[in-house]
Amino acid sequence: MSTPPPQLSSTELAAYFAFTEVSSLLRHAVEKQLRDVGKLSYVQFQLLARLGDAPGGAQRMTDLADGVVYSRSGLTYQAQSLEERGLVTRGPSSEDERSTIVAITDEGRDVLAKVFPGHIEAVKTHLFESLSAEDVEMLARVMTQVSGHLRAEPPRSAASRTRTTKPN
Amino acid sequence: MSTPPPQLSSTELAAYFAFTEVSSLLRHAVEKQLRDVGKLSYVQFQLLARLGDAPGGAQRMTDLADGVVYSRSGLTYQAQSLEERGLVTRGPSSEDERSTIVAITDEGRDVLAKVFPGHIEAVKTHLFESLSAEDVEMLARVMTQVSGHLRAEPPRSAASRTRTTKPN
DNA sequence: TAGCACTGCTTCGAATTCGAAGCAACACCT
DNA sequence: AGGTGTTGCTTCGAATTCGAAGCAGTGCTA
Repeated sequence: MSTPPPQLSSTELAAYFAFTEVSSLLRHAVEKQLRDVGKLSYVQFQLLARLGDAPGGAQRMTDLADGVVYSRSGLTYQAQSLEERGLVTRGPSSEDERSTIVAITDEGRDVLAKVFPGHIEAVKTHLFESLSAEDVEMLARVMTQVSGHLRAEPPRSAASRTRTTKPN
Repeated sequence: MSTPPPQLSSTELAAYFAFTEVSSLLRHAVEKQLRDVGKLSYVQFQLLARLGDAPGGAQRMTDLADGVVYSRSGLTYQAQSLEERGLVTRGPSSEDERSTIVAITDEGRDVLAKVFPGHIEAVKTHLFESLSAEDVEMLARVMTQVSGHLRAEPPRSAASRTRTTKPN
């Protein structure tokens, strides 16, 4: 009686498998394009894109990490890498001395602009090409729904820290 | 006039973003479950699951790699790891001396069985919980469609090998 | 205002990942 | 049979990724 045997319907199974497969294939395709055109990893591109959209072109590390679903340590690594390439700057926040504010540079925007068309193209080709307008709409609706559901409950990417001090 | 500026409609954009976000979040959730319960990485689980489904519980390395959308070298690594744990065996094919046949062991099936319920549970919770039956059906249809489209044209994961011999 | 828990980020070490290059077996063509 | 290209896998080195642990700044409470 430990775990009531959960089940997926055959439709759910099909949806799940196809979903993971598409996401893998799409990701690989996009990664290749980004690497070839702008020497960017997928994560780096996501970071730049988010910063490009953000007001003032700047965001806190944590918000970035949450935004792209990424570990903080991994973000530190990539942000350093981007900083070395001059695509972003990092500095302390004036409001909170702990926070690091990452901001996209003009050079960063240039790279983003260089990579963007091919990125869009890749997404169009690999994800949308075979879909009707209704399909796309449906997909948007469903994915947004799930995404909202996921963002709602689970503890953030940082999760509950493993009780730093005394477990008492 | 180099690249005709491609565009994504706002719906497409929304679909794309939500799609990648869901896929990331789902993946993280599933990975955590697999790690906690069976000390398996996502890839390892996929491999075991595929082998479990395959006739005779065995498959060629390449077919496995293609099946899970994974690099061959990465597969070698994980297959070794699984072999060391006794969850799979590896041996040469009788038909083609080059091929390595990976087969799941009883122990491998045990681990699979131990992990499976939680896995299903995680997928249900994170992907399907907030969706209606129609949504799921739609998702299955659309994803299958895209997956078919993707599998159709692009060169396999091995891609065209970078012209091994003389480039002349 | 001192104490204490929490938050934000980085450092560290280990594990994973990939592509390029290399090795061996196969297939085809003459 | 010999030559040439292809396929299947592994090894190698470099890059990326994560979680745990550590450091510093904040905020709350007495």
